[in-house]
Amino acid sequence: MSAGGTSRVRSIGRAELAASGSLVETAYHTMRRRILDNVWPPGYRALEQELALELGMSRTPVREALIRMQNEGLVEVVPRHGMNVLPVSAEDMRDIYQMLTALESTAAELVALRRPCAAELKPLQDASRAMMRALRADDLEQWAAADESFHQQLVAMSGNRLLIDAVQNCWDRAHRARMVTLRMRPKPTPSTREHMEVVDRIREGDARGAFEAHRAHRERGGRELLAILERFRLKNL
Amino acid sequence: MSAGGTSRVRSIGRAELAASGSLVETAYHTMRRRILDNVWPPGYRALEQELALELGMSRTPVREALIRMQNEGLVEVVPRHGMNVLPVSAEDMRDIYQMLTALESTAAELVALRRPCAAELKPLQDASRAMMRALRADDLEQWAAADESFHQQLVAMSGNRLLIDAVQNCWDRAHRARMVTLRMRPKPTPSTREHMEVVDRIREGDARGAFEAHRAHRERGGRELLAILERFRLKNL
DNA sequence: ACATCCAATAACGTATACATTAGCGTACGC
DNA sequence: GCGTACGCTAATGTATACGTTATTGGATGT
Repeated sequence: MSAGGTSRVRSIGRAELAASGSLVETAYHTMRRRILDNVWPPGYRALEQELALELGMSRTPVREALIRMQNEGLVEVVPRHGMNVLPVSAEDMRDIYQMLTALESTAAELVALRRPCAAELKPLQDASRAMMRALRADDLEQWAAADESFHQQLVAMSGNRLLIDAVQNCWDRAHRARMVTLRMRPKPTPSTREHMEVVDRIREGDARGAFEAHRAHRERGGRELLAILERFRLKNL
Repeated sequence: MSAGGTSRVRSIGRAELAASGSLVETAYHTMRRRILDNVWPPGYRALEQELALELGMSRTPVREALIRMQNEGLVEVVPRHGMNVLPVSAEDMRDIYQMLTALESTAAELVALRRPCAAELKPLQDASRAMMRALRADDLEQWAAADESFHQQLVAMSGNRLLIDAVQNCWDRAHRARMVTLRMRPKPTPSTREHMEVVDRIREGDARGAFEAHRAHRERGGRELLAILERFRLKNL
């Protein structure tokens, strides 16, 4: 019998199926999104069979997707207790921000060395402007999206696939914590200015400057976030 | 029937089996080692069934191990052509060294901030001394092992699990290229001195100095390696 | 009432079955 | 001789089967 099965429960939308022909991909994308969007919050547990049933497939593709998600640090798979959505502790966030600081500033440096033309820098400036607009409109979600867009663009321009993937993984792990703390921090005014500063250094081809500027930006952001986690006693997110 | 199967071919030693109770782990460790040791050189291809037969297990654990190795960039799995041991191009090496530079210098910085006592620094000094000894004895394999040991220790002391894993993956990818080029480069005399320098900065608690020293060390190493790849036209390793 | 031991159960790890489909060889037409 | 279409084979993706074993609940003894 095909993927339809005998009397399969189709409890997910068709949209996810379109993503790729493979059930493993479907399972991976669906589960990853549920975790990032906090639909399956930290500590959420489910057995392979339950997941298979919910996703409308057999255990096999679910297992293979879980292996990937475990490698990425999103879940833990404990033999007789199913998967477990991993909480992110303050220490984890420290580690994540150390990685992001190291990798993203290197990305900024690499982009500066490449001396991109004005057209190439446009997406970065657009993202910065979107941040300012969102800030004026007091739309923090919008601001976070634009911020994320800026960082993604910057890293993508580094041309280092390894680095791009590693940073993406860090963002994934940190996503929930960023969202939760969004309303707890002071207005993120400095961020926009710091982004601009990084773009300026890149435009000037000042690799070291871009590196240092972005490093400072990330270090400040990390300190700020950790301070909030401590102040609000947020041990796990 | 148990893992023994009906008339299974036991073509691997028993040693690999001891590693862990799980066949997936066995498959992973065995295949990873074969790739790192160039027993399965870049471009080596094999079908899931062939691998299963050779490892004395069914396709299932082999597939699960392959997923992990694909995530780690060691192999590629092409639907009808089995797995393919990925070659590492000069561009890949550039990317890898950029990552290593960013992450290891951060590790050096973190270790310095931690202000380790003399006893904690001993392993690093031992590794450095082992490098000097190997160099005097003209034993490059020994030197490479000691060098690797130094870097591993340093990174391990950072206390950042994420960073440790990412660096380990970079080393895995670069391993073959390092081994092949070992005899092509000038005597790696500066490396030892540079390592000592990093240890000195760490002992002084000079985080920035340790960071910069290690960064310079890695940048030089990367430049040197890339130059060799170019000089000898080593497109793929 | 509490700790301990045992049996039933259920979840997993692994093996196997099976339908699908890409790739390849062959036969045919030009 | 060369290009194209067709059918076969084989490798995969997924489903299912099955033995092993941790866990859990209860029974038993103190």
